[in-house]
Amino acid sequence: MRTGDSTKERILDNAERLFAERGFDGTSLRAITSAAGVNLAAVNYHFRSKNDLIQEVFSRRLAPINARRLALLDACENEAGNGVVSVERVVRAFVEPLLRPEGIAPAGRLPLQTLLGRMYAEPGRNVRKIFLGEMKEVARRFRDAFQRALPEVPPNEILWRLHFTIGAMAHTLAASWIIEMLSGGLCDTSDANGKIERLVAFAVAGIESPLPLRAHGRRARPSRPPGPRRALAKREDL
Amino acid sequence: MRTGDSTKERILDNAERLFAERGFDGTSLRAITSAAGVNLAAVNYHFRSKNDLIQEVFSRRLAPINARRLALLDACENEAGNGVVSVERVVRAFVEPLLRPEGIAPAGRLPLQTLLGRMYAEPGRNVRKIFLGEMKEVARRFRDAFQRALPEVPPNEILWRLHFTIGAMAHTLAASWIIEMLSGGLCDTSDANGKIERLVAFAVAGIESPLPLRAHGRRARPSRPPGPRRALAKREDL
DNA sequence: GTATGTATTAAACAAACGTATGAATAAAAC
DNA sequence: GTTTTATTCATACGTTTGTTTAATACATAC
Repeated sequence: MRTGDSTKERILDNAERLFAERGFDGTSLRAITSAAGVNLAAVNYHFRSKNDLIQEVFSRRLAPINARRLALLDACENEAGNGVVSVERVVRAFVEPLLRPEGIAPAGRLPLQTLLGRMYAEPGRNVRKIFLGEMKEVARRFRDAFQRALPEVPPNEILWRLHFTIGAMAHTLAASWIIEMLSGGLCDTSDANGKIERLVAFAVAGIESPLPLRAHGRRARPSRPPGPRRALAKREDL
Repeated sequence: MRTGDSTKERILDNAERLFAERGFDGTSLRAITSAAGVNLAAVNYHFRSKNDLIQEVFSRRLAPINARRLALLDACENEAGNGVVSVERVVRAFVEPLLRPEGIAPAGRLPLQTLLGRMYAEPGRNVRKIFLGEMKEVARRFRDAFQRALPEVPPNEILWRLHFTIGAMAHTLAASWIIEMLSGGLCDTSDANGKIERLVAFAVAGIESPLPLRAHGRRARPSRPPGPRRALAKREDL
């Protein structure tokens, strides 16, 4: 427990860490306050309830991260002028503030990342309300940016690919223990730059992939010769 | 609550549903038993404890799903003989048993999918132990299959891309509420076939994407002209 | 000094939690 | 039939939960 900060900050820091380790329902207020070295009632004094504490833990980090996302996107678009911003640059603006939150959260092994990655799969109206409030504008801006970069792709397909990208990112944030276990030390999860480069390459390829010929029909022929796809197919629905 | 099945099955069905809706720590045994219409003590009688119930809820579904995954992969490899199985077919064998678990879980809106998708981001030794036990062989088999399809890609990169694919899949399973909210009804999340086709296309493109020229160096030039990638680059590390 | 508003503390609250017990009931074996 | 085994039941146990209360300490203002 750190002792230099205020009571409020000590509660937030330890709540963030413990929520990431044990989940929300798995972390009691007593565990948080004793780890922070403050009195139990301090939580209900500085925050109204446990729900409000959860909300504050999220928005404290999410707000500056989303601000940086939008700032990076703005910079890309201003630099491009009337030209298009590449998919790769849009993906980077979306991914980097989360994968490398310098200046926002303390460095090192970041409980914030585990927590944010887990947020997507967390049940309960509480977390979902927070998410929608903080993410609505970000999602809209990046959807538009991808749409401008890929004008031939229909809007719903853009959203699906953004969805998959968020999934790959969230998984990288929250579940890096899986690849550590399965790879047996072959994959270095502490290398933030390597993670970002790999994730960006994967997501860009997926977002730029050609449209299936019949998105809503029966499944495509299961055996297609491998190799790089050639071009975007024309859509026939919507 | 269904009344036709045995007590054990009624507990498992309702536990699966409630765990998906509220999480493990957020679901009490009393909520499960009252929803199932059985006595509270039935849980500790048929299963040893809540932890064992969680384990049983998972393995009941995960075992046949993984069996089907391996069966599909076996079928692909037998059919191919000495030839290579395409990345797309391997991805399908990995993804389809989860996205369309016909014959394994009851049809309709599947709590199983939400639960399995959330499993990846769930903390606690309990879930992780279950996961590793059930998934170790599956991960090994599919890693080898991808490696055979893409011999130029180094093993750790294969694992990273499998990791991202799992992330996109898990997100599609557990967090479809996000794309429903953000798209405002534009994306049909009830169309299982459409989900599978889009996910497969995205993952195949990501897995087959060219290697970055310097995987461990500083970040690549942020502005690269858009358009489809050309070929796999030669790796220079490992 | 006294007053005033803020922050911390120990203690208690009712409610809900997972688990255990022993009696009652149903089913099966003999 | 009786005995034995498997299952269900109401009930209770000891903890732990989030929240509240009333008292105390500590500032700064007057």
